Amino acid sequence: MDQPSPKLDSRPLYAQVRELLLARIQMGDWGPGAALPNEFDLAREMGVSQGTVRKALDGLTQDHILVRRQGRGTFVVEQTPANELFRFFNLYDNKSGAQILPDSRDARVTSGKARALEFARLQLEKGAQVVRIERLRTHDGLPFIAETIVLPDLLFPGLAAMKYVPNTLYDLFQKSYGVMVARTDERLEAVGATKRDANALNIAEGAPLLRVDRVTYSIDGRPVEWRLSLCHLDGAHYRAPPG
Amino acid sequence: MDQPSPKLDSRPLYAQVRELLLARIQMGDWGPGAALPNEFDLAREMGVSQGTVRKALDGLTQDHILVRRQGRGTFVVEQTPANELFRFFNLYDNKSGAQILPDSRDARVTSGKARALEFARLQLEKGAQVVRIERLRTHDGLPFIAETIVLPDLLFPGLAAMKYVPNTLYDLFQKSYGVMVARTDERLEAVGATKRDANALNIAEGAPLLRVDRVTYSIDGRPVEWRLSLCHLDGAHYRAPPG
DNA sequence: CAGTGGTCTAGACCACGTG
DNA sequence: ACGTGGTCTAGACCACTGC
Repeated sequence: MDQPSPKLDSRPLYAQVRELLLARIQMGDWGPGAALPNEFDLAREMGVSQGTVRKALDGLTQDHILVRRQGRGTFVVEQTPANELFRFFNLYDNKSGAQILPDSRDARVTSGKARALEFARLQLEKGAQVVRIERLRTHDGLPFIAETIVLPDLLFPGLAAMKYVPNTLYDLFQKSYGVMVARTDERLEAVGATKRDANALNIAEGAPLLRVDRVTYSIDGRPVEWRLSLCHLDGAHYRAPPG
Repeated sequence: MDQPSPKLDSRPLYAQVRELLLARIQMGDWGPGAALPNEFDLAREMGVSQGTVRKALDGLTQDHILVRRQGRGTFVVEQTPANELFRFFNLYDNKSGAQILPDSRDARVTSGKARALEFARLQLEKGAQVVRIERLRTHDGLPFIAETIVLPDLLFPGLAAMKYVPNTLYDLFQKSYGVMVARTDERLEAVGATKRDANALNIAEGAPLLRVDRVTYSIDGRPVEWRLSLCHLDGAHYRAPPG
């Protein structure tokens, strides 16, 4: 009679609280930038102590899902171009050390059935529909990155018909599609420019390029984007985030 | 009369406890792998509550300075080739996804006055003495990385005279020199192989290489190593740690 | 079994931001 | 002045480890 749930959940209470909160965020109970109830109200509502709620909130904060501000409250992280740059863009100027945010130019949006590498990276059914964005990114007016972005059509309906692609995408994902980005998995290699790359970036064929192969995952763990960037790092470098 | 210290420290108690513990670790009170006293003893000894000690210990655990094992105790992290690989070696096989630990071959150890880039990276006085290690690293018997390591002579006396350089260095730093590695700062670029690189790695001149420029810092924040790796990633990739 | 870290609670007080 | 998160305490009980 005392068992609150048919399935005995042996995980720590704070982990269960965390999951409950995460589910409510995904369901849109609290939108981007919204304030959550304070710790005591959440604790009372869930029948646990305030310290347990705090531990759950701290965990979600560490995973960049919430932000806490002393004296103000706890808020759902709002994706903006600024913090998107800060978290997901690891290119820096060699001299100044400043982070680089390239411009976007000549974006081409197409769609079609997922090819082998695409459905592997995005964990899709074979032949699922995807949207592809190809664009050139510039820095100080010079060609900098040739970028290909692949998205599952199911998650982003109507995106294929967009006329203009914004420079930063994750704020669009969150606000227009309710997809909240949590983490990325980046794999780097050095490659020589193919004839096609050389043309796009206005460099010599065979010139060394940094190839960044990135899969982005949402807070529920599903892959939501595959991005291939060929970077002509002239006076810039990629800085690995601290482990 | 009630003020325990002449200088009023306004930081949180747990931060002060953390600093005290860190100082004792650096002084060698507890060596690599040694167990700390339990939480209650530490709390009594420092005149704070057990929860406060716990918060300090948790912080040091997150920074990989301590490890906690339920039922056993809290221990100073012991650097071993295995966990050194796990934390600081970000090269993976494309097919298997397994982490790669290359061999070390033909190490040449020299010493001399620090050059411009060296004392900049290691924050040394102009003209300070450094030890340089140059070696070729192989994977599956094939040339893989041409590596140059530069160390401040002051921190590692006698290292310049070593006949054999072990494959992994950080365990040596900790056990023989009391230098505990805390974090790295890695900058990546794609470059074309120079004639010299091509020779060392047995590849064509101009072939694309991943250049990893890494500075390693000890737990007291001082730079202790500068490492330049030119990687011929044949069927492998660099995987960025999660931000 | 004894000893350790891990979880959970309840309550007090502090520091910060806003009105 | 008020409400928020941040710190700190004291104590109970659980889960794991090793003897």
